[in-house]
Amino acid sequence: RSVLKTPLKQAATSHLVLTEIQPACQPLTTPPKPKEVLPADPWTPTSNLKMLISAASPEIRSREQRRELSNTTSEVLQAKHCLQEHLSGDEYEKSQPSRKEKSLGLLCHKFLARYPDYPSTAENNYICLDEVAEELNVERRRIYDIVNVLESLHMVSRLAKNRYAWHGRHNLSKTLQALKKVGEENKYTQQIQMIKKREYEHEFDFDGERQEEMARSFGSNEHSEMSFVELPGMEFRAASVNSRKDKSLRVMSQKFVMLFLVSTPQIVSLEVAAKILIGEDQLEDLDKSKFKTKIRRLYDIANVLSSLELIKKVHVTEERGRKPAFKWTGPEVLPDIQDTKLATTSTTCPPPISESITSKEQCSKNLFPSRGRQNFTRHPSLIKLVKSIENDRRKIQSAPTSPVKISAGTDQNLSAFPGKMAQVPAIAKHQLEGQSMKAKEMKMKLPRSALECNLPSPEVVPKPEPPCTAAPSQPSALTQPLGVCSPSQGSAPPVMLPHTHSGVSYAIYLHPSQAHTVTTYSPSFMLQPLPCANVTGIKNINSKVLNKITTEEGDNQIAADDPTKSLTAKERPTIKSETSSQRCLKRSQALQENHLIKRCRSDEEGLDTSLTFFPSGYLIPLTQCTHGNKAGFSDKEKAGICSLQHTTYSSPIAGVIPVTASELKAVNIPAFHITPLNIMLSPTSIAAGPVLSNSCLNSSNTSSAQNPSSSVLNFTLQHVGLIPAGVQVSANPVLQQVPLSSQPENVSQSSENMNLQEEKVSQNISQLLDSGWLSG
DNA sequence: TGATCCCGCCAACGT
DNA sequence: ACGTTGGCGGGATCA
Repeated sequence: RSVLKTPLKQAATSHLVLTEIQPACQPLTTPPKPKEVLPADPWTPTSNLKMLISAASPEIRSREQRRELSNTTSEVLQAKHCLQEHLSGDEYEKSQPSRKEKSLGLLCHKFLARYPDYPSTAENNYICLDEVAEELNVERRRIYDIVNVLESLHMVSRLAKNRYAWHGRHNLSKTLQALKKVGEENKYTQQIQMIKKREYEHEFDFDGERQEEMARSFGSNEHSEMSFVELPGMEFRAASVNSRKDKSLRVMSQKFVMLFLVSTPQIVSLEVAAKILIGEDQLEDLDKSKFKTKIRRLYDIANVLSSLELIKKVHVTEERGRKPAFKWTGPEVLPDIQDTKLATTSTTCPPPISESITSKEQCSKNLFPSRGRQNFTRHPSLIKLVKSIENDRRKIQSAPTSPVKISAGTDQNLSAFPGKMAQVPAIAKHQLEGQSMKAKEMKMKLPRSALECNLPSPEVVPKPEPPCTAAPSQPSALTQPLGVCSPSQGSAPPVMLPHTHSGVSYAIYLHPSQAHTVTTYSPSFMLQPLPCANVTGIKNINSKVLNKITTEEGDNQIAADDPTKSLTAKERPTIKSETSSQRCLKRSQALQENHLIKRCRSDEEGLDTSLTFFPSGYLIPLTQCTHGNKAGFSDKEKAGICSLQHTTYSSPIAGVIPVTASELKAVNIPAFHITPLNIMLSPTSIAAGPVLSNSCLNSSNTSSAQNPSSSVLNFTLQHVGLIPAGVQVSANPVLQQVPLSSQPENVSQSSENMNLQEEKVSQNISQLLDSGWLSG
């Protein structure tokens, strides 16, 4: 299968959209980077120009940019001439590469010019890094920079070694929603405020250090670090791709984007961004070098985002002077939409067609991951497992046909134009919102009720509410031309539905490091967050305040740009639809299979309230887990996946986790536990969780460790906000079930179902344990 | 000069 | 052992 692996150029040419470009003259050896290739190379200036032109959108490009382009162009031409004619000594050198020409931004434009914004579903929009590097005549290293950022937006996803799949902007709106949500959860707005405040303060007294420390303390709490936010469609892949280490560009990029999405003026200065990002990573020292490095990276990211026209550079004038900053010029992010969409989609859901495989996948998706909502954090070790699984999957999938991209198509329809979409469904949305709101409120206020709801829902549960209420209504049709759901999406939507506000599902993986961090803070940290969790309201308030500040600070000037956009109202995700639960039910029914059940639960959980704070690692859309399968999957793999998912979702883990996190030290349980917590996000889900967790726990030997005490768990969870205040989960599986479970039966079922998977999971866990962290 | 940020060393990983 | 990824920061360019 792996035919793909090394994508040689040959192939490349064929697939690429562009194709034309150049004759491959050189020895392509993939890897060998042709370092300084003289201008003479392959890429024809013309082609570049073309690309550039096409790339540059009319207005968006600021004049400066235009200038650049023109310059570039001219330069290119010149270079060309030189080349063509003959290179005469030095001159050509000069002409060659002005720094600008080599800029990442320009390169990114070229890169983007190669692919359509909204690629048709399945086309082979796949990207071969080597090819691209060659064609664009740059070192591969640079391509990585671009791709990493694109990946953070889910515009591309990695398929395999050297290969990426191009999704274009189909997933963009979803991604942004998810990012916004996470950003809110992380209280980024507040963090920004704090930083700004400090700055002011600093102005007075220099004593920056002190302040920093303060900041740290503050920040530390807030800094949650989330690693990577994944979308439902592309989760795993990404996960695999990003190994633990990838905490940088990809994640940084997402965080950076989040800052824009949660800022009212939508203007973010590099300085602030850098500070926040640094804070998250390591609160410790803010040394200059680190700061500087961060800034450098941010420039890299900003260049790519600028090329995508998501942001544009501006200068904020403050008392101190001008500071470089960027303003969001991308689409507004409407939290609600997704829900609607999802709902809609879900409606559509009925298995799409396509082929067995596709349908299968979808189904599975529905079943399993369904809803996407499940979020969870992953411990590194888990990640490993996941990776291996993924890899397998990948291999399997790798086949050309790989449907992989699935999601893209679908999404696009849906998400592509959030605004529009939103409008259409608006009404429905409202309705939903209302419902969701109610639900939310209920949850918030009446945890118990929430619990009840949750519990039941997961399993059997026919919740009182109208399941898809909104969903049916509409739009889905619009969005998705294909009756069938696009694989990814189709499946996804259903999944997503459950989620609350944003509806975006995502999973967060924790980094080991993070885990530590968390641990460290835990006490204080946890506390703070808690409130937040529910906090949407609070957030809003904060945000307002922040905004003011921001404005004052000077961003304003820029702000002037377009104050218009005020997102304020939207900020809150509040919306959520319970539909999800219903869906779950449906799905579950349909599937009945064990897995499904679990998933449902998780879905339910999905409420977004989530915990914001946690340091998370990676967000993954659960939904997909499934998709990998297809024919390709071996049962084993599936099982593995399932298990993972279960783990993830399954409350058990989650339940455990929270506790762990807070008490990791004591327990010695690694991040692993924590991870689940993240997942826990939705309070609702929590209820469901416990049951599963039990199984999981049991399976895992860790149990002892985990078992901390149910009280601890509860405490943790509550604080975290995962669980509604009133609710309690027992660490102990048994116990947990009791309280929550309204449906013991279900539980049992689930557990049964789980068994197989559990085994796997347990195996995995054991492996993990073996690996060592569990030493304690 | 400060803002940008290219370049490519080299480590972490994967195979 | 070798190839792929990509963190990182020196130092060149630009404004």
